[in-house]
Parts: sequence; C-alpha cells; structure tokens
Amino acid sequence: MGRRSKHSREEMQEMAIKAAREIVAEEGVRELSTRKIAAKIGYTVGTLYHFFKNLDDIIMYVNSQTLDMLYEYLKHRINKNKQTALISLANGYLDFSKKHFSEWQLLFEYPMPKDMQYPRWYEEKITKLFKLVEQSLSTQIKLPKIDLSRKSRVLWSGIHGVCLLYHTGKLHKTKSETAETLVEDLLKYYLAGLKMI
Amino acid sequence: MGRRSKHSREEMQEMAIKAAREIVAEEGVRELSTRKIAAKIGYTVGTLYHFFKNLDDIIMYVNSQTLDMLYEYLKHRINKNKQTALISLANGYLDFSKKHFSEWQLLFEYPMPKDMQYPRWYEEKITKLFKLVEQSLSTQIKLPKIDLSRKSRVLWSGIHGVCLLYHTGKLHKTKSETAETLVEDLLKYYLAGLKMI
DNA sequence: ACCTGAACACCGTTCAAGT
DNA sequence: ACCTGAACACCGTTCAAGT
Repeated sequence: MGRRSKHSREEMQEMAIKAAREIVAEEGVRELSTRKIAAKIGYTVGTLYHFFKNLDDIIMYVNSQTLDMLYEYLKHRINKNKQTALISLANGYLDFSKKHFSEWQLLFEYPMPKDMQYPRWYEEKITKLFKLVEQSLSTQIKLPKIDLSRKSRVLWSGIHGVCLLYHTGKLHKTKSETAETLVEDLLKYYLAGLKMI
Repeated sequence: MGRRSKHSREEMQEMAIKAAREIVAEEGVRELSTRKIAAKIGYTVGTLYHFFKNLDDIIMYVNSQTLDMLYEYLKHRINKNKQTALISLANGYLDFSKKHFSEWQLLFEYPMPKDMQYPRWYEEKITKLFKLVEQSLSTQIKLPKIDLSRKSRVLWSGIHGVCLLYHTGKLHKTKSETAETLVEDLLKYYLAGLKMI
C-alpha cells in the first residue's frame, strides 16, 4: 500500500486532534480511543503512531486546544470594574465548564501517568491563563507583585474546586447550592480578608 | 464446574474490593481491571458479575472504603484549638492524599459516567466527612447554623482544589509553592473575611 | 445459586511488508 | 517517509453449560 501523501504531516496531526476532540465532545471522555480517531479521519490505527507518541500524547494536544478555547472564552469576560472583575471571570469559567463539559473533564479528570511531563509551550498556556486571573485580581485589589501570583493561584484553585465538586457531585449532597453561589461566597470572603490585611 | 461455595457472598465482595484497592495502590489507577481483580482472588472474570453490576460498581465500593479511611485519618486530627483546628484538618487531608495518592485519585480523578447515581449510604459518608469540617470551622468561628454548611463546603472545595492542582500540576507551573503554603493562605484570608463580616 | 470457559466486541501499541 | 494489515497482549461484559 504505502503512502498516500494526501495530507501533510501538520494536516494529519490537526485532523487527528480535531477528531479526538469531537469524539470526546459528542460521546464523552470514556469513549475516546485511537481506533475511533483513526476511523474518523479515514486512516488505519498504526498511522497515528507515526505522528503521536501514544493516546496520552494525543490527549495532551486536545487539552492544549481546550486551554486555548478557555483563554478565548475568558478573554472577553475581562473588565475593569473594580467590583465585578473576578466574579465575571469566575462565572466565565463555570460557564465554560458547563458548555464544554467533556473537554473540561478530559483536561482535569483524566488520570494521566504521574511521570507525564508537559512541554514548555503547554505550561506557557497555563501561565497565560493565570495572567487573566492576576489581571482581574489586581483591578479589584492593589497587591504587591510577589503576592499576586500566590493569591491568584489560591483563588483559582478554589474556584476550580467548587466547579469540580459541582459537576461530579463528589463532595456535596445538597444540590440546592449552585456553583455560582459557592464561588460568590469564596470570592467575597477571601477578598474581604485580603483587603483587611 | 459449578459452584465452589468456599466463600459466602459477603466474603466474595469483600475479597474483590480488597483486591481492587491493592491493585490501585500498588500499580495505579490505570492498571485496574476486572480480569486482574478476578485473577487476584482466584476466580474467573465472569464470577465478579454475579456480585457486582460492573467495574464502575466495584470502583464505587473501593471509593466508599477510601471515604472511610479518610474519615478515620482525619478524625484523629480534630482538635479544639481555636487557632489551628482547620489547618490541622486541611493538612491531614493533604497528608492523606499523598500517602494514599492512587486511591485518592480513583476517588476524584476517575471519570465516572455522568448518569452514575450513588446510593444513600455513600452520600452519607460524604456528609459524615463534612461534619468534621463543620465542627472544626465552628470551633474557630461562631457562625449561624445556616452559614456553617455553605462555608464548610466552600472551604473544603478550595482545599481540595489546591490539593488537586498540586498533585497533577495542572494549574501551576511554579513548583516552588507547596500545597501547604497555598492552603494556609486560603484559610487565613477566607477566615479573616468571615470574622470581619 | 454459583462458577467456568468461551465467546463477543472492543482496546493500545508494534511492526514487517509494501509504495 | 509514510501507510497498511495483521499481530500481540490485553480489555469489559455476557452467557450457555455445568454442579
């Protein structure tokens, strides 16, 4: 048989990642497989291993795109209102996690091998996202630059935690509380504490 | 062939759950399979399906035991010190997630089907755990009973979020910050905010 | 009421053989 | 430098056949 050369290396990679994301979005995290990806782009399974190390590698690329999508989604929520900058961003995060639940789940609930190490450009996408948080935090409160990084991380971890436990229902039995209420509460008191000291 | 009747129904279930937990603890979440569980207890795969609905069902029972272990682990960290009750509990949670990382991961990072609904007794174990948080929170701050539940949930979601992002490295590139530092920061300012208002 | 062995429909990953 | 087809070593789940 041999090569078909209908698509360049880059095109092939893009096609595979796109197919993977579609499978996840339409059928859920647990339905993703190399064989489905291959079938969807009209190639044999073996071909994928010419462009990716393994399934985890493909997932990493999907996740990297999800980080891009999240960034684009949150970027437009940025505002300079001293009262609402952070709550607007946090609600954006909640909206995104609902709208793109399966992709969000692949990013945060899929158990990667513990020795997995992400490339530089991947880490940089995370840094870029945190810049949004730092920016919103600093419009609401004036903080020393040294503190800004830690406070953003703490705040965002908290928001993420609420979001995660809301979606999975894993740490609360009462469904009466919405994720929005909990996030609002977190922001309110944490920020009040910061302002005080 | 037929029955062996060497073990009662309850013994069989207990053996399978124990085997599953050991596989997870020793080899990691991704290595768990029904076939390995069956082999470990000296039975055929098919037998498992006589005692459990499916693998997810077995995992639910493992997770329920993990909740028990977590409760026992945290129970001894409870103290009545008005300054350190919560930080002691939070550090206990961090310790547990490190000591029993894989079980913790199975509980929080394994993507269960979204229609999965947990039995009553499972939800009650979560409630029981939250009682510890509520108890510690109320020794540090006097709060209306109505608020206690929500504040505990927010606080624990935050601690869990920090813990998760620490272990997976998924939302911070700087490894310089320890989970302990971040949790301490969260507690400090959130509680300060609560005390103020 | 169990338990087995085999079957079914899948997996991820590798690789000799082809162009 | 690709791409295939087949192989290998696994999966989860079901079920007829046995006691």
